[in-house]
Amino acid sequence: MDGSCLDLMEARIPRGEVRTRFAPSPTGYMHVGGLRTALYTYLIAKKMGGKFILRIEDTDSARFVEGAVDVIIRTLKSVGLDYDEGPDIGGPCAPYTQSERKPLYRPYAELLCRTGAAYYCFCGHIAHEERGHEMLGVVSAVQDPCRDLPYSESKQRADSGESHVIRMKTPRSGSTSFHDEIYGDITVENSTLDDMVLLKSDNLPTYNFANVIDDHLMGITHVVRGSEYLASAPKYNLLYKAFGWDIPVYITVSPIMRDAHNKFSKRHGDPTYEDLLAEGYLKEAVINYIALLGWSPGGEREKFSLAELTEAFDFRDISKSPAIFDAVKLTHFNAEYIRALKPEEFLEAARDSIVETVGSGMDIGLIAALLHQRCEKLTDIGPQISFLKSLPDYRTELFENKKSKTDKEISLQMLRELRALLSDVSDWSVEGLKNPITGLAEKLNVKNATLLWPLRIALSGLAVTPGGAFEICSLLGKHESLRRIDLAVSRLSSES
RNA sequence: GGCCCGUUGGUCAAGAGGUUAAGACACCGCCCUUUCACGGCGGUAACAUGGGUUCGAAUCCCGUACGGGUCACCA
Repeated sequence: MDGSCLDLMEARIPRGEVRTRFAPSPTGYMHVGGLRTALYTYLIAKKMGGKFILRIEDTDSARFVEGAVDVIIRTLKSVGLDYDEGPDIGGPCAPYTQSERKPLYRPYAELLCRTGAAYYCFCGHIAHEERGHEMLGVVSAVQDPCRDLPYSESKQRADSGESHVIRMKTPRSGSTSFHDEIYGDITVENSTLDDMVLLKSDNLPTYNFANVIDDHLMGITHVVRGSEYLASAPKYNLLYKAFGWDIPVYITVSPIMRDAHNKFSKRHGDPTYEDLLAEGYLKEAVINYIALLGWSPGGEREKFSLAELTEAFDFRDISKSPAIFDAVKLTHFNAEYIRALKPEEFLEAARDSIVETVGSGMDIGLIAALLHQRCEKLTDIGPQISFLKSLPDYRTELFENKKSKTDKEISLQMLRELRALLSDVSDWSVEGLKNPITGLAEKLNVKNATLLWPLRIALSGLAVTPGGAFEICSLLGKHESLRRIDLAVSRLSSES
């Protein structure tokens, strides 16, 4: 092996620098679990003043998805997980996309063949189908016949172009241990480990191999990944040992679940990160929520910005057991984040939805103000205000309300009074409506509610609305308000 | 099936031998209020199980049950 490129890269990485990497394979969308892994990986680096790196693992040529890398890049940037090195910004270890690093891997695999830690295998896929029986519990002593081929012979066959893969020559006896920061020390018998493929017949490395090589070449000090790799970790240690490289700190995170039995996944119909945004969730709320899915700072505090997470994060507080994704709790976080928005920020976030449902003729600022404390998700906006655009059908029973002391008869009376009063009012602002109407209540010697409940129903057809009768009246404008009151009056009087 | 890992209320979780076993979400009740929401106050609800060790165990050990992961030329 020519170690010059390796030495060069290592020389450019400051000694003692903490370096972590998010290494997704480009699937075309961002998994919620993947985003959480990226978040933890980022936090670990930043907490220790280190570098966070993005590396694209696209060694599966059959699974290429157009534009998938852009999705990853865009998502990380939009949520503030800014990486220090990556495919689009470069860095001392460029390139950061494995398919572009293709020529790098073979020499390392061949080195292992030469030293006897790996071997060329010419068996094709057949051996693996037989291997498959092992998992069914059938005793199988399938031993790769290529394992014991003399190096010179197999090297010659490989060089002459015979199709082959390179496999790890896993020891048949003894055991291998590794240490994980979350799961502790884990020891497995080498006899349970298989001879994993390092280099595929298409000359591309497997995930297992590329990962170890790149993590080493990129100077990764802390390897964060999902627990699906826990079982493979001993094999990685064998590789590090074969190369004589330092083993990184392993930080294994448990999966996010959809329920007690299944992982949270797009396949099962669970939302991706993009889906969550489309469902009206704020990215800050999503980040905050998923940070707490499997990690806890220990105190009672739950609300954290990204900067505050960086401060509070300690990977030793990551939990071992899987956590079930709870959209209800996410919604609660989202509601908190929406409420915490400044009025002008909420207006900005809500404007499109408001205009889309009621048009641009109304006081958008007032509508936003009414909605602000009443929205858990941005998608709540439309349904809450569509009554402004068109009066829904309603049953006249809605006029009966014991708290406001109204029934149909009283409501009819009140609405007639209001109709007479309002036709003379010209200031149609909230304040301009308030005085005459409360004045009327005083004059009639009834509670404000006795007047306002029927008015709300007449104007909205709903018992529950954002804002009260004054606001709705003001928003609808004089003409439409009077029209709706007239409609209510005629419906009520035809019933009595 | 082998190997590895996990198990505190419905959910997220604190807890690292001695606690009235936190807190949050959800749910229920009350208050505020022209509705709802917000806000405030209060409530229901948990250490999977059986053995040890110990004066004492949610915390340590072993078994059992249940659950997850893995056993690809996928990552």
